[in-house]
Amino acid sequence: MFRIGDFSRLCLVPVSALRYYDELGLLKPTRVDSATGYRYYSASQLPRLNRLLALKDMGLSLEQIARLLDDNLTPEQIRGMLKIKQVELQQQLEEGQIRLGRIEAWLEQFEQENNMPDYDVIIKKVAPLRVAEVRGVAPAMDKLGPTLDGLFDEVMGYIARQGAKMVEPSITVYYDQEMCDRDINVGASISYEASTLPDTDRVKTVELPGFDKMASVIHRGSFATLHQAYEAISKWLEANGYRVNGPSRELNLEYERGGDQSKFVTEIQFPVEKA
Amino acid sequence: MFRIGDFSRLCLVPVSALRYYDELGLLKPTRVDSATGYRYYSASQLPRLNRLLALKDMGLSLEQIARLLDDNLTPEQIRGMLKIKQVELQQQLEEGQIRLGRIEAWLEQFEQENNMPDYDVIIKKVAPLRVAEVRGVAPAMDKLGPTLDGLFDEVMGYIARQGAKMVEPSITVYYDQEMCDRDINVGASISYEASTLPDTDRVKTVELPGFDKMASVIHRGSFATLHQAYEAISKWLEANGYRVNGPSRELNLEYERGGDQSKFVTEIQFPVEKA
DNA sequence: ATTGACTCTCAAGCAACTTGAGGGTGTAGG
DNA sequence: CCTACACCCTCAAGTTGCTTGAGAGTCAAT
Repeated sequence: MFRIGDFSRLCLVPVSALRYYDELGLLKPTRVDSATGYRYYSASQLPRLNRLLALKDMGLSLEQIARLLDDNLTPEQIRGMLKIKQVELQQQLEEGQIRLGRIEAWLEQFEQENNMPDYDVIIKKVAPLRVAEVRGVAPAMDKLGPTLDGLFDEVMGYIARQGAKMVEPSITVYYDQEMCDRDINVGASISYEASTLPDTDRVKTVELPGFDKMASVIHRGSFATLHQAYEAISKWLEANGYRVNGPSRELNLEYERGGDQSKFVTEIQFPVEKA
Repeated sequence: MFRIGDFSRLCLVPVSALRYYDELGLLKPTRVDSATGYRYYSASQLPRLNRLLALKDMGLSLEQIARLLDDNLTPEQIRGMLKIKQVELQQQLEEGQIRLGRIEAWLEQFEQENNMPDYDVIIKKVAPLRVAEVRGVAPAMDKLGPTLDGLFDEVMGYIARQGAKMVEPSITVYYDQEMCDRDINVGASISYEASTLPDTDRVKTVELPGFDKMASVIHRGSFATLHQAYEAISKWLEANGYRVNGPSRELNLEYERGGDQSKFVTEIQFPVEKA
């Protein structure tokens, strides 16, 4: 019979942890002096404690361990729990790899510019969104602004005529597979609040698909410098091993036609997959 | 200006998290209505939030992020923080690999025996230990018991004559590089409580070295079945890619000469390194 | 009898939020 | 103008696997 301190030295588990395991019922002392409350452990409890530690080392929670140790589960159930844990662990490892890649890419960029990067790319999941959209083609890059203005006027007018309510933000979708600077296929989309709206020749209601992995970057200021954001996101995607797998979008989070361009906020989104 | 719910939909961060970031001072709303307490955010706060999320994705704590965002650290300091985090992450990944290996080994064993393994191997760190030791050679496996009994008698007698106090448990050290079944080099060691004890011809005070990685397994019951524990630990070490790099030990955690063998508890320890 | 090492039982703290209770706001429809 | 109803607020407590600390009792030796 060992007192808790001696047992702790024996198994190299802190006294506080032993008391905690007692409280959870994971490892009750063989005997507890009812007068003093002192816990007494015996060496024959070490196998159980070791199994506990082994399972903990595999990443199981104490609650799961309790079930493994006490409820007499069938071997099949136990195998199942471990298999699940295995998959979980593998996912965690992959995430860790991704994290590490991110940090490396950041450090690299840091070396180049010797300062914090101006743009931060994050990956998020976006839900599908029902919008009213007008498509059009801008003959050249420098006609893109006016073209879009026209398209958005059409959508906004249409939604207003239907008596529906526009929902921020307005979204530009770039449907070209490759970046080209002439004959750019774009869609001007605005989300609305209404059950169904009839399509017209020009305006269609479509569902912008959702994506599990959407790379996103925020640009603040004039559209004239938007290309910097595009450069940043492209570089990042390459460095982190992602590939674009769908049409990109621009969300006008803060925008007013003819307003102060320095106040504009635009989000650029690229649906991506791991290369 | 967005209310918290709209802003939350925009950036895909839960409302509760936004409130939490406000509380920590990580992302204060642009305006808080002093009458109602309503938080109002603007789109121009998204870059900061995105940087926050990007850093969080790299595994930094919110406290670290706060320092990165607010205290204007030199680029060098920032680089340093990320480098440290990088190393941390790499270590975590390695640990994860090890965990995964453990779980796989367990599952494999499970397939073979179709039940939970009888022995759980754990890796722990043991500190150096000052002991009094007598070395001897057992001519053959079946003489090991009596040989050790004699050696332990010598050590115990010596310690008693010196007026020192024995400290549990008694330890057998196996000094042979390879397992052989004749002429086995063993040491019978017992830790004691005293500043210094003089060496004699037979009894030496030595320091059993500490090891960062000690593979340990607990055997319960007669010494006759101890080989099963050895088999289990050997298999485990092979499956998990460890190599023995020092003399093994047996710790008699529960033992009484001539006592009920079924009550014995013995710990087997192998110092190891990753192969 | 006293010292010093040990033990006990709470309670609180860590990180990064989430959940819920209890109560005030904002606005659209009747 | 009143009433839903969705939204917002604050504050407290829960999550995991313990650790740390306060305040008090216990054990063995001197």
